[in-house]
Amino acid sequence: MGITVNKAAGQTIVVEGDPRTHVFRVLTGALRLYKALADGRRQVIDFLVAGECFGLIGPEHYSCSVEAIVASTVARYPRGNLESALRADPELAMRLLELAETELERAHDQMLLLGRKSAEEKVAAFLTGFVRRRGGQFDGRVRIRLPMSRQDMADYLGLTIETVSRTLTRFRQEGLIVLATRQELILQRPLALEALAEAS
Amino acid sequence: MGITVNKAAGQTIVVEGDPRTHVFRVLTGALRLYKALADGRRQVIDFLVAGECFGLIGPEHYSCSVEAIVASTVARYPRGNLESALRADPELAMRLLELAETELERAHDQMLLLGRKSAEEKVAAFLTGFVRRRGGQFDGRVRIRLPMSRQDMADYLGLTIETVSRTLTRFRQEGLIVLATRQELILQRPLALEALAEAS
DNA sequence: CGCGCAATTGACTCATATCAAGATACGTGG
DNA sequence: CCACGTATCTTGATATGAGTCAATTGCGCG
Repeated sequence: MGITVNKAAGQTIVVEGDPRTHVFRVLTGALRLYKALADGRRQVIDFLVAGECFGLIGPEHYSCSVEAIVASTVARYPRGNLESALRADPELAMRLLELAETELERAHDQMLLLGRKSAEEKVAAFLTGFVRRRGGQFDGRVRIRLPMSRQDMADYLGLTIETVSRTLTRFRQEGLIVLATRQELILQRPLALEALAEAS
Repeated sequence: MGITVNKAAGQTIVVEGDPRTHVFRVLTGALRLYKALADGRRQVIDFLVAGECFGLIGPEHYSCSVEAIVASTVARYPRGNLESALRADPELAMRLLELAETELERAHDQMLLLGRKSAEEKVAAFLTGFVRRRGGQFDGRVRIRLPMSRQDMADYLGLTIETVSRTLTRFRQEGLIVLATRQELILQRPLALEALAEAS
């Protein structure tokens, strides 16, 4: 069985390039997966919250670094267990393949966002996508708690922290959102926001 | 068995959102996979040349449109055949899973490129990546034939056609490349170009 | 050989980045 | 529980890389 690990905010779980020895599942908290360039530029590939996994698929070495963005608990399983379970149970391989499909499609959507969308569209897509992905309600107002910092959001969207902040301010001025605290906000008109995201 | 189809340059093979009925393999020529927004903005997700496939993995509907970029022949297989072969042969599922891993990693690399690299880094990465991926030599000069237009390159890199053109001109002025024709060019110092790409 | 489309080049604009202060929330210790 | 200090976020002023608009060039096809 797996070992449960506690990680404080900012702590590293895996480093890009490490041998892919384990599979992880988030029990509580939230993580960021990212790739970095030598000069410090970062691209956040994904955020993971409770219930989500990483390390399930991929090459011999982790292709992203993973860090906790708030205090988190993570379950860790040796990768070998998965490999043997895979061989024993073809149905499991199919399930994993479907998971890979979902991830690949999300990656492609994000490529469209990064390559072709404006700052406003990016931020709108992020806010609505964060809710949609976790199956949140979309009629009426939606209250969300963003576990990540503005810097994380910026690195996810290919923007600067200032542009994210300015865009949120504009959304607030337009009555699209309310900033309850730094991290908590209310989507006043989620469908209007979603339209702004230019969902393809 | 599969049916072989001929496609002229510019012809469509599948449209994003169509039911994923078939698996395709490129026999000759080259294809582009892309996603588009309602207003016409495009993000090219990948280019495929002879021997490469698409439709192998993914959800119930194609997540990209596919078009021939030059006259091409494509083999088409009903998707059902793959599904049943998959069920019969667990080893095949593993192979497919590895394929998905490779694609996912490429998508993540491209996210870093789209979100965080400069125009110069993007074009350099494209040129060297095109050769590396197809296992080309990298010592001395490398002659390559790019099947796609500048517009396709731009839509792959999240740039405009003008920026791609200007960047190639700069590389030429710096002696990094020679433009033999529109489509054929020689990387004079592939390793210098690769350094420019800030390969993480 | 000339026509037409793709690519290049040039002038200028603009969205977003950068640099630089402030403001505000949050944790800490008194 | 409140005040303080600090990191994070917001806001403002300015810079700049890439986009846009507009010719011009030149390759490749008929």
